[in-house]
Amino acid sequence: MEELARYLKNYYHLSAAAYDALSACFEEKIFAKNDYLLKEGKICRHLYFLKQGALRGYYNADGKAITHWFGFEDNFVTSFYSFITEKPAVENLQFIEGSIVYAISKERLNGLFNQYHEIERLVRIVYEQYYIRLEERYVNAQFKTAAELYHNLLEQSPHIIGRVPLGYISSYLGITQETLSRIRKPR
Amino acid sequence: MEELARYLKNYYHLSAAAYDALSACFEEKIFAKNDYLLKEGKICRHLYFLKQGALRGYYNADGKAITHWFGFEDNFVTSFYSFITEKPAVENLQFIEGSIVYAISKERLNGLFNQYHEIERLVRIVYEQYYIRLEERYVNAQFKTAAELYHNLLEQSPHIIGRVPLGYISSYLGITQETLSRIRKPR
DNA sequence: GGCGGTATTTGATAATTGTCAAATTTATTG
DNA sequence: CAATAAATTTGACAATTATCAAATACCGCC
Repeated sequence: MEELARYLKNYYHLSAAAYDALSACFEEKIFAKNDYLLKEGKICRHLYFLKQGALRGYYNADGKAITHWFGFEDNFVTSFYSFITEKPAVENLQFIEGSIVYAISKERLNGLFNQYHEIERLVRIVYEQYYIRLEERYVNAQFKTAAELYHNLLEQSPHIIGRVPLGYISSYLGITQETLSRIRKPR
Repeated sequence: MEELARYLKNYYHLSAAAYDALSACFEEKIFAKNDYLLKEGKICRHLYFLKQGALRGYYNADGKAITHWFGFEDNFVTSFYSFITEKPAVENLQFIEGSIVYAISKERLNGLFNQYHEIERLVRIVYEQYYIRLEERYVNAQFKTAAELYHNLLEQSPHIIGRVPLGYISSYLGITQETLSRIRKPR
């Protein structure tokens, strides 16, 4: 776990003591591709650090799965809505690659918040980052045509394309698979 | 300011000491309708508590002002993107009613974070709430037709309609003013 | 290498929403 | 209470994207 230690210390300026306390609460879990981290209807009571792999969040709408979010290694992930509100999740979190996560319960995390101000700060920063990304996506979705959305994604998040089935990407962009296919076509 | 004290203490469980420190940093400002709290290109270095009134955030896209957000009394407001990243804002914050705000600089806020863990917690909770709201809007925007968006807004946020010009609402919903007008029409 | 299933592409058509221009209603102000 | 400006509605039409159905490409696996 040394790598993680370095990462958290550098990226979030976590002290050794706070890191030790945090990592002592982590439970390592291994998942296969297509496994679920969370199913809709369940309350998400954990924050996860995705050590390796990738996952998606998707909603079921009219029997169709609509992917609205991707998570990749070295990020904190959870169903923020459910985790924050403690209401049942309306989304599913499914691994799209074999993955390793470190889980920490909200209960334990709240305990750490009280002991280590820095850890609450870390989580504040995680929220900030997610807020920013969500806002960017929201603004893009409202202002851009389907083609622009795709080309922006190509530019800004090339790691997503090629690693994720196009059907997931199309719903992520808010368009149908057919429209995405046509956009990708050499014109 | 007693009202504010009660509000923050009840809503965010702020101690008297932390509240005093926070409110001591507040600068009261009064704005007229159509005044700007922030113009695009400027870095937003303050968090604001909107004591009274209402404002909107809008982007300029193709010469058109697209409202993407509303803020009402008793909420913390800012240009989160700019405030968090310390990059120039791409949006404008404009009052849509005469308003009173209490301003606190990011610098002072960071100072308070170090003195009062509770205040950092308060801000974390503010971010949580904004995240949740943004996610709801994002999901709505992707899944709903224009008519559904409007009727949802009518149900969930009736205070917005009637208090805000329809042109702002239409762009908030991601549709044109004409489309909104047709949706509102008795069919 | 061939099989079966999934993912992606293609085609034809329909639905939704946007655009532009103008009319009308509503609000503001001297 | 005009007079003017601003906000909202209406109409005709175009563009974009969705839908449905089917074809093709791709992949893991025996």
